[in-house]
Amino acid sequence: MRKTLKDVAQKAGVSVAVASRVLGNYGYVSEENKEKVLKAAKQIGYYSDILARSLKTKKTYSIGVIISDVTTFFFTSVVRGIEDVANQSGYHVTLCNSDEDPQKEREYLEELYKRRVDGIIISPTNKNIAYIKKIMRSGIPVVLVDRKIDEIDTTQILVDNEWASYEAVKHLINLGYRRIGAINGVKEIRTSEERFAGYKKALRESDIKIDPQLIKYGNFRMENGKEAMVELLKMKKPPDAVFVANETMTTGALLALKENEVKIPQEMAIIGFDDPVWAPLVDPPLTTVRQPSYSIGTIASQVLLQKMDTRGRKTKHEEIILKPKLIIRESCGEKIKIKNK
Amino acid sequence: MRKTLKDVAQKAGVSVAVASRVLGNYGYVSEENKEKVLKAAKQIGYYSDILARSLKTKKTYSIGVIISDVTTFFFTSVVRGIEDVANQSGYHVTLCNSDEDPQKEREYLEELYKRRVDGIIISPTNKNIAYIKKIMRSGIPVVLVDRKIDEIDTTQILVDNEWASYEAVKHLINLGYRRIGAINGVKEIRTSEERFAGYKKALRESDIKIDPQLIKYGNFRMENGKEAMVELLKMKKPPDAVFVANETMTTGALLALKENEVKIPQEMAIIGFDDPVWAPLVDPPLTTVRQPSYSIGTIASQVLLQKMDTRGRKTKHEEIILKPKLIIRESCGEKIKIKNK
DNA sequence: ATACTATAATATAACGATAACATATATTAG
DNA sequence: CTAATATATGTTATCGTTATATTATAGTAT
Repeated sequence: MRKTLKDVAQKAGVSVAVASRVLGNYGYVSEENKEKVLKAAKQIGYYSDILARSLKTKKTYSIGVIISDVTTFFFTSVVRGIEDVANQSGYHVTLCNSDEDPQKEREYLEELYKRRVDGIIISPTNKNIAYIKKIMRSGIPVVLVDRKIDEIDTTQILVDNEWASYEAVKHLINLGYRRIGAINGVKEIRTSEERFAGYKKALRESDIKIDPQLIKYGNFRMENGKEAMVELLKMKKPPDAVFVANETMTTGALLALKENEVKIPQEMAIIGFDDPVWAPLVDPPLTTVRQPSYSIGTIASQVLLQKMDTRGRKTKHEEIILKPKLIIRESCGEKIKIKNK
Repeated sequence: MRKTLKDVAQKAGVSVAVASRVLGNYGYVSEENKEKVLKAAKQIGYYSDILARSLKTKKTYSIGVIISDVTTFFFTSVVRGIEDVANQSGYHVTLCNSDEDPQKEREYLEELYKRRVDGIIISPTNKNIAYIKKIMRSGIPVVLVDRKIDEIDTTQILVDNEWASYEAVKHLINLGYRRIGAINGVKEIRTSEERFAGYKKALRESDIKIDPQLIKYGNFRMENGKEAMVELLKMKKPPDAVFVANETMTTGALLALKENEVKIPQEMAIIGFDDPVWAPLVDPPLTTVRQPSYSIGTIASQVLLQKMDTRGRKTKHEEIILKPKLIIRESCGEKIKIKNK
């Protein structure tokens, strides 16, 4: 059923080698045979078998991308950036969702290795460092995005999380808020740590005591953000503002506020990380930290393409740090309010 | 660098056949050799090369999925359903975004064919019907989702679009609205036609004249929904309610209403298709048609898995039609309003 | 005329796995 | 005791390509 090069060669009356050269566009072939082969290929509906080709050439023209979850605006956007650049250079993207699960991440890494991808872009948990290094040693270039890992010697496309959350919390402080809560992501993940560090720095700088009761940890999921917010609301003296460390948890937190009919920002101000399309549409429009997600993707792709070109050469630890931007809308109030201690 | 079966066999002191049998878990092998091979494989860090295996076995354990755009809630959810089921059976999903572009769709179909996927799930434009049929004839099973194509003899997982939009528009009529606009998707696509048909049916049934001026066509994109809404607002006598045929265009329409400070639902009621997480959060909470998107994915996957098992057998045209559900919130008003003609 | 290069085509050996076939021993049945 | 069967292993062809080596011819330089 499926046609092979042999069929094409037979039909064109030449050897497979000639057919291969024509279709692969290399080596010496006469004009006459070129035409014959092209015509034959079209006639019988021939499409090359990438498996066979890749086996021989050791090049699959595919790259693997491992992120935690494409459902989120941030990663969708990163992936879009990666794909746009990769596709342009003829590369195909294999997408894997680790869901923050180191076990799943490990399995996907193995899968990508078995499938002989030419390179990998990963937003890693920090549990498979040794395996990532092993993959790199075997000659497959890796680029990290969003999450820094000191021990891995390769290019890492990052965002200045600490600075961004510092700015966000500072914004709340400047507006007059003092009891500022935080809903953080998974503790072990670098971005969570950095964002939390920015939060602490801003409070410390303004001589506001850090109250552990106001600090919640989630797993980046929506349900989790919701639960965390509910817990905060249940307190005898809830915070008057909250900083939420990512998009999905922000959605959950907003849902909790809605269900409990809490007025934003009068009763509770909220500032989120990531800036999804719907941020301006919610009630009230959401103030957020916008990350340059698409750029992260395009840059990661470009760097990886370059690394795949110069395969074999050793790479060193290198950080490309992008600046997020605070998008001020209305969920934190528009003017300075006087709060009593 | 990369280890092969030969290396494992050598290390274990057996033939490649024995090594292959152990790792592939088939045929006769002694307990002793089994252990030896397993140990050797682990020691040298062997991972099978899927390219070589697939070339020989003619099974890649990967399926291709072509949809218009993962960025949308509907398709993200469908894909998640497909993946969850496929992964459980050891299949890997290759995702392609056609962006409604028949050319891109064609290229991805070819790419998937070249990569020898075991099956394809596609939400098709209607421009590559002949090629899809050709792929099916070559022995690769295909399942369609979301968009019906009469000429293709395979299982199609669909949603009762006409019924759903009929219900949605009926809802508007029951609330007292009479000048009801529509922002439709790309004209040639089946779902758009069906949704538009439901709109017309509801109006006709209530003896409301269909006014072509109130009907806009988009390309499913956000910008487009926005432009369409702006055009409607510019009319001397704009509609007092609008039915929007998908999520992204609804986002755009809401953005336009926001920017023009149009009060929802007092000045303009709006009802959307698809029910993203943020629908309850916008101002006011959005009334929408919720599609069983995740189920569409899981069912499609199950059907495809089954078809791949019974490969070769001819399949016939078969439709599995799921019912969407109208989720009533507040963007259409909560009680009957009396509108003057 | 000889040597060299450019052009052209073919036959054949990989790539790394599996499957088919062949062979050998131990066990069981008749 | 022989035939049949189950168990165990090794050898080799094969999947569909590309790369290498080989051969052949024509044109150019020495």
